[in-house]
Formats: sequence, C-alpha cells, structure tokens
Amino acid sequence: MIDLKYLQKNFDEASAKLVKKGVDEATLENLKELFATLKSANATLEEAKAEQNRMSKLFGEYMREKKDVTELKAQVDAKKEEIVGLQAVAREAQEALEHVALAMPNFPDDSVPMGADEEDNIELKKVLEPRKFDFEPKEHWALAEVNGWIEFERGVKLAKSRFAVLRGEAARMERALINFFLDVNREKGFEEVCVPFINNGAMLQGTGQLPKFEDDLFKIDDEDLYLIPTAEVPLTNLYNDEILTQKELPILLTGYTPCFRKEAGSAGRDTRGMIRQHQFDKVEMVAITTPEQSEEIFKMMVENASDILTQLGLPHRVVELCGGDLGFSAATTIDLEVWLPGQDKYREISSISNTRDFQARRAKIRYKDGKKNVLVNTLNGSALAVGRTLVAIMENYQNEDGTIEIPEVLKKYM
RNA sequence: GGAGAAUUGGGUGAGUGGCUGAAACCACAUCCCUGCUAAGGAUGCGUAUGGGUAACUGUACCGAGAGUUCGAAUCUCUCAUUCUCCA
Repeated sequence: MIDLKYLQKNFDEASAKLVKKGVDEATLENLKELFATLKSANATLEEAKAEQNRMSKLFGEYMREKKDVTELKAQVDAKKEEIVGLQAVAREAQEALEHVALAMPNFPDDSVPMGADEEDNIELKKVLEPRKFDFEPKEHWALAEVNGWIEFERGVKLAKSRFAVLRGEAARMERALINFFLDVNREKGFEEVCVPFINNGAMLQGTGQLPKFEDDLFKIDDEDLYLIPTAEVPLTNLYNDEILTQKELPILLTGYTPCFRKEAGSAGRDTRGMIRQHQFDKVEMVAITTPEQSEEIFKMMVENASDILTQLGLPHRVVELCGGDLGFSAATTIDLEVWLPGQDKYREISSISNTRDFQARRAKIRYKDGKKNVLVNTLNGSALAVGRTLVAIMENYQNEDGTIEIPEVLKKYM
C-alpha cells in the first residue's frame, strides 16, 4: 500500500509518479478525498466516544458517592445512540478507502524509465554470446518429443491445459536445478527455508496479490486459502505483523516451491511448450532490509541470478523494466532474459524487484530503529524459474540429432 | 470424532466488572558507577491511528468476531489455535 499521508501532503508529486504506472489523476484524487473523509469521520466518532467514556467514569463516581444516576444514564444512552450512527459512517468511509487504496499500485522509483509496455524496457547489458548453430536449432517441445522428456498430453489429461509431465532425465534435471540453485543461493548468504505451498488470504494481501489479482489465483473451495503463485508470498510474510530488531537485518531467504497461476488474461500466449504453465517450480530469493540496505542488496540479487545463468552457460540479457511494465508491488524491477535459440528470442527467466515499503506497509513488517518502528524494505527475485531454465538448457545445449548435453555444473547433481 | 484446559505487551507471567493499557521479572535503550573476560545502580520502554512545533493528548487494541452493561482483559455466545485425556 502506498503512503496515504504522503499522498495527501504531496499530491502533485505523487500523482506524477503514479502516471508512470498508468494510474490516472482522477483515481488518485478520489483516493485523496476518501482519505480526508475517513479522517473527519473518525475525528467526530472519536470525540463522541471520548465523551461517553468520560460519562461512564463519572457514573462510577456517582455510584460510590450514592448520587442519583438517572439523568446521567439518559445522557449516556443518547450518546450511545449517536455513536452507533457515527460508527456506521466511519466504517463505510473505511471500507471505501480500503477498496481503492489496496488496488493502488506502488510508486515507481524516480530512476524508472517512462514507457508503456515491454517494448520500452531498457537493455542494460548482454552476458555470454549466443552459440552459433551449424544446423537449425529446434524449439524445446520438438526436443522434448525426440528425447521423451516432456509429456504435454498426459499433463492435460491429469489436470487440464497448461500442465505437463516431466519424465526420466528431464525430471531428474528439474530436481538437479532446484538443488543447484538452492546451493548457490545458500553460498551467497541466503538461508534456505521450506514453507507451506498454501497461504491464507491475509498473506496474499500482504504481498499485494489480493484483492486485485484474485482471478489469477487458485483458491481452495470454502476456505480462506490459496495455492501460492510464488514463494515470495510465504517467504516475505514469514514476518507478517512482526517488529524485527535492526540487528536481524538484512534477512536473506531462499526457498524452493511450486508456483500456481491461473494465467488469467494470457489466453493464447505461449500455448505451446513449457514456458507458461499453471504449475511450475521456482527457487526464490527474498530479502527483508532497512531502507538504507535495500539498494545494495537489490544489486546483489541481480548479480546472483545472472551468475547462476552464467555458471550454466546460458546467454542472457539484463533488462530494466519501464513504468508501464512494472508489476503492481514493484518500485523497480530488473528482468533477466535467457536466450532461446529455438524461439530465436530472449525470454524472461528471472524478475528481481524492490518493493521498498509497499509490501511492508500492507504486511506490517517493521523494525525498531532506536525508539521508532520503521517499515522494512522487501525485495524478491527468482533464482531461478526452474522450468524455463530446463527449456533454456534444452534449446541451448541441443545437438543436431536432437540429443541434449548436460551443463557441466549440473553433472554432479544428476 | 468426543471431553476438558488454555490463548494477556519482544519473552516469562499476574490480573474475575470502574482506581488496569495492564503488576512483577527478563530482554532492550540511555545514563551512572566500576576498569576488565563480570557485577551493581538510575531512568525509559506495547501497537496502530488522529490532533499538537513540542510538552502532551483523543481513540482503538489483552487469540478473532459478536453480545450483555452506564462501564469488560475480566460475564455470555460463535469461531480459530494450542495442550491434556478418551475413541
């Protein structure tokens, strides 16, 4: 959630920022008004309550002094009735504000480039030269068939479209990648964590998936529970509603989880192959930091993900997202895109974001800075998406006969 | 699945209707003393939010929600979680 007090005091500045993310000024104006309405409604309500509390205190004194309380009781009763009305007004204002505020995306950093969509993202650098093939490189689904690695039809039979089955060496490589990623992350100082793959609604709200993106989540019937769309949710919310000490920070976490996404709105995109699945494995990094630490840790996380790709010998590029392509919670994001020779394209394989205090405000994650409680910064990033890495290895390490070499660093894991 | 007990601030833990936003202890912070791998003393210290430059002050919160009452951590109901016992 954005800082509503900041919005109220620096409206022009705030709206200039949010324009980058495509939020129009009318929506912001509305939010500001709702905030003001709530404040005045609360002020009146609280004053009435204060008066009732005073009278109730008096009541006690009257009783002790054996005075007549009939008149006082009548007064309190009248006040109580008034409060019921004021309470309804305040609650309504509260709900109206939350409705809008929780759907408002994070402010982008000042450094974020303007732009409408991924076309306007900025390539920062390329790492590793794509290999020159002396034959026509195949797409991973063709290679999957040659090697018997992926069964798309049987995945669909078991669940529905956008589910797949990995077999034999592919299944083992999936597992090898998870272990490799976790080991690298651990060496970089991330603590390995194993978390529930199902989280409740409050946690999903904490990291920003709810209430706005409910359509993209798999929900458990009749329960306030959701399959997680990313380990960012449980790892970040590990500290939901907690006050940390400054000494504990930064907290660096890594974990493997499957991720579940309905992919609402991406009908028709990447329908073929393993790029966009309802269920995929991912190893995630999450950092909880002070505002001062977050910049440096962000860079370290980008470096780390890039380093993993380099170790695997996978050519990739580092891309800074423009305002229009930035996710809901992110203040700034850097994507790593891996080269897929079969598709002749760079495709996203890791997305590293600094959400600043946006998630911390929603999830109430704070630390003690002297006497004050300060919101932490939360960061998250994939290191890496496992299925897409498997695809990238297939396409980059293919031989002319369709067989696939195993990257050197993975050999000891398989 | 059934019966009982519990759920209080960062931690332990008191508190059965107004004097309790909550004792005490621990932890933590600042200071003093001491000069050494320690100990002692003083003060401060819940969270959120509103007003105020500030001192200060209003409101809400003792698992969650609802209720009784002029007034609830304390009484009632529902739910959740934990523990013990029985199937």
